[in-house]
Order: sequence, then C-alpha cells, then structure tokens
Amino acid sequence: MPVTLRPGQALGLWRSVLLAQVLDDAPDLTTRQMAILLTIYLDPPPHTIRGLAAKLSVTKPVITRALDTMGAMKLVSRHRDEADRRNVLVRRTVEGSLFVETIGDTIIAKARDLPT
Amino acid sequence: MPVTLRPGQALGLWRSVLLAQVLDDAPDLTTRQMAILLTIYLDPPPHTIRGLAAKLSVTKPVITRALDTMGAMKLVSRHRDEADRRNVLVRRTVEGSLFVETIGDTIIAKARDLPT
DNA sequence: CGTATTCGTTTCGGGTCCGTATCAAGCTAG
DNA sequence: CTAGCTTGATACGGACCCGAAACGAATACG
Repeated sequence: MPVTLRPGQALGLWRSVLLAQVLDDAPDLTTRQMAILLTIYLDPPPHTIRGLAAKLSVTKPVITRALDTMGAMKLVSRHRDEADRRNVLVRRTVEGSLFVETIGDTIIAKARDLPT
Repeated sequence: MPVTLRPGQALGLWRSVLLAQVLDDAPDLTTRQMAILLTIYLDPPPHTIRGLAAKLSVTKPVITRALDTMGAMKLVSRHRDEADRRNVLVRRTVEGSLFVETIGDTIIAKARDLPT
C-alpha cells in the first residue's frame, strides 16, 4: 500500500519538518550532511569515505569535512579498518541514533497532523 | 484520514528527497532558505521581512540575505509597499512556483515508491 | 624488493552564512 | 516641525563549505 500525498500535503509536510529543525536549538546540518548522516544510519555497514562519496556523487573532501563536523557533534565516529589500514570505517553512535530517531519522530508527527 | 508512516518509511522518504536535491545540479538551498521559500509559497500573502523573521524565529538579516540569494535565483521578488513605504513585500515568481512544484512532485514520487 | 595505485586527509583561494550592531528612510504623535 | 519609533538594509568579524590539487600512509604488483 503506497503512501499517497497530494501536492499541498507534501509541501506542507516538508515545510513543517524544516520549520521544526529551524526552530530547534540544534545547529542545522547542511543538506549534504543530512543526506550523509541518514545514509550511514539507514544503509547497512560498513561505510567508507569512498563509498559514501560515490553514493552521493560528491568528492571525498566533502565526506571528510562532513564527518569532521558531525564527529565533533558526536553523531558519527571514525575507525581505522584493521584489515586494510588505508580505509576508514564510519560507525554510528548512541547520540547519532537518538538524533536520527528524533527526526523520524518529527516526520511521523507532522505527517499524522497533516490536513486531509 | 491521517497520513501514517513507520519510522523506516519516514526516514527513508526524507533521505531520498534530500538525495534527489544533492544529486540535482541546482545549488542546494539551506534549511532556512527552504523554510522561508515554502512559507512564502504556502502561506497567504502579504509577506514582509519582519513577518517572515517572526514566523521562523530568526533575525531580520537572515531574511534579507535569504531573499538576496533567492532573488538572484529569481525564486522570489521584492516590492515596496506603497501604502507604507517602510515595508517590503515579498512576492512569488513564475520560476519560484515551478521550483516549489518540482519539489512537491519529488516528495510525492518518493512517497509513492516507499517500501511497505 | 621498488614502483604504482589506492585511500583519506590537508591545503589553497574563493564564496556564503551567521549574529550583533549600526544605518538611512519613512511614519507618527505631540 | 521635530523627536521617537519602525522597517529593512548594511558593515563587520568569524565560522563554515566548496572544488581542485597536492600530500603521506598503506597496499598491490611486477
């Protein structure tokens, strides 16, 4: 059973979730950072810099810098791959799981309250 | 009939729409810019700088700069209020309507293709 | 071995955004 | 007419992001 939205509903949902993020005290992540974060939390591991860059069609420095920022926020963590020490494996954190979960809750709540 | 989403669906929808924006050639708008744009296109006019700043709980320079950027992209336009020439009225544009409509289409498409 | 290749990071110059404070123009009331 | 308020724009210093290129470390391969 597909999820069916009318144009006004789709845009209204989008806006109310964005608005919740703007009103929140938490510093906004950029569109790219958010896409990276959700990829890490929704796609199965392992996640490498190169793999993330390919999935989003961005350059590697974009991933490195995004991980710097989100790492400082404790939303993700980095670890050397002991099997091939050139690789860096990106892992989830407790704080990041909570953060992503909260976003999901917001989307669900705003979708539920959508005018019919 | 409310729109019901499960956590995985909500986050998957959010990610796929963000991903579509990242992959698109169009330069990403910031979270705030997008929230401002959708407010202009979803809420009834007239829209003033002060009013938008209050609705989003941000300072006026944030609105001014966002309108500078989005104005350069032709997504919105500014006009003096002839009744009270201190005010600036923000109006929609044809390009902006198209842009917003495209976003709505993307959301609807991604929602339809969501796994059950 | 030693040379190539791969991986992630860093550097560079340039651009945008932020919050605070300040500004000029326009309105309003005494 | 003028003092005071409102409105939106601007200046400033600091922070972040971008793409391209160069970099060191680790691995692959002849």
